[in-house]
Amino acid sequence: MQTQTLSEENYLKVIYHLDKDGLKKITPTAISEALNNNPASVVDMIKKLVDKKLVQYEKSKGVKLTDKGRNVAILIVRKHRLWEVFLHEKLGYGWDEIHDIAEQLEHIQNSELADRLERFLGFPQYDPHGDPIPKANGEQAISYKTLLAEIAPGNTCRVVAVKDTSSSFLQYLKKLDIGIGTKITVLDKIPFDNSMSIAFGKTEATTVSKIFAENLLVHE
Amino acid sequence: MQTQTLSEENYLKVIYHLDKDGLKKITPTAISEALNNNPASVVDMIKKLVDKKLVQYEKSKGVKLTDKGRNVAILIVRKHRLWEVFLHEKLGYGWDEIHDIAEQLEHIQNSELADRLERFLGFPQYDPHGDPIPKANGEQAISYKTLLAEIAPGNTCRVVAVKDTSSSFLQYLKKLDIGIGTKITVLDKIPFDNSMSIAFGKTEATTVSKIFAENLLVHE
DNA sequence: CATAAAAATTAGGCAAGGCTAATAAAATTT
DNA sequence: AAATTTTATTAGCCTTGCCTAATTTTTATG
Repeated sequence: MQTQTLSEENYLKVIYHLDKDGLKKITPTAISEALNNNPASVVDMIKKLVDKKLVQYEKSKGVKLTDKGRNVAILIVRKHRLWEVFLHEKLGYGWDEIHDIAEQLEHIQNSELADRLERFLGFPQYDPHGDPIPKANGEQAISYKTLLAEIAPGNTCRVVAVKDTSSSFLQYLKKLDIGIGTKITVLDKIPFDNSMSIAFGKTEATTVSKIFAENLLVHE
Repeated sequence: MQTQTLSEENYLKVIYHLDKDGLKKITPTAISEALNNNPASVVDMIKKLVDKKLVQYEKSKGVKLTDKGRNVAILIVRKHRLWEVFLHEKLGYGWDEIHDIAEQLEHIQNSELADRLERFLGFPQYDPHGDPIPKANGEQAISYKTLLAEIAPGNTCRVVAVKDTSSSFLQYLKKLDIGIGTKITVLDKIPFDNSMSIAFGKTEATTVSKIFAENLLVHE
């Protein structure tokens, strides 16, 4: 079982993420946009991945991971999310700081590492962003992430991530004292402008805009 | 403050280790032997490191780390040893499995990582091989590692590492039931062949050869 | 000191992964 | 269907790090 280069791993991961729904065609351009590089580079790499039997490629159907390629990708995602849990829970990093570090840690190679880390962390199901952590056999829980906007009045949810990561939004959240883990109860939805009235922490009722509610990811 | 490539970091680390005593001249050949590559490659890299002001180079004096280069090297060693503690104590890896993984982890870039890891681990002074962990300010405890051969009769010490890592030696140790942490009391030294009589665990007295005693590193 | 041996350096190349510019092929529009 | 626009692909080049095969330069030795 040969290993992959760092670059190959990054391609596999991006292809895996682009394939989320399995519906849309994964084109060289889509990959180049995700990796922020040139389509020509992507075409080169696709050839290498095809040679290594990690992906299949037909211009008509786009790129598809082979089983082998998917397993590699899932293991990378598994390591990424486990390391995120470690960074957040054990080292105390904020949920906005962990991604870039996990992006490096996910490439550490050792056959037992993911399993040992998982055990050490107590077999977490979700990472600090609410994304499910694939198990050793590749299975993975369903993501329960939804938009705050989709929570029905009367229900309570827990903040797991933000969609918009602009500092203006993050600062607003800070001012409200809403962070990862904050429990929010939806009190009411105003049909007129789709704003909602919510309660959380010591705040008994505040109104937030539609845009706000569409950028906060929660876990029911 | 620019960062270094993986390869540059490895050169700095090797130069730092070769400089242990600060006495012998660090030549391109010595570096190439440590890195297992070609002297010509080393000459190329020395030029890059000189340009980046990480090392100084004069054919007469050999390579010397600048303060800047030394700081980078010490941070790598710090991260390496902290990760070794993590792998051993938290993930339960054996002391012979951690080096290769730490070799990868030491290159993870994040300004707070070493400090947070150090705090999480409870400010360990030594790694699982008995090597001192540099502090954030670059200071470092003295290594107490010595050869079993140098322990005087009547003294007790603790095994921290092996010098010879051949499987024949490791198997012999396993058979004797000596591992990292085993406490050994030196009972007697036989001047004739420099063998020694030692006690450890349930073994009340065994004789080991000079070669044996010169390959076991202990901490007094 | 002259010579042999060892070490350092230079020159020229190679593979990985990127990039730009040019061309070919698809997909859309009209 | 033809024309236009968008994508994909090819060709050629660059940088990083490494290599081999000369060619100096040092260092040791007779």
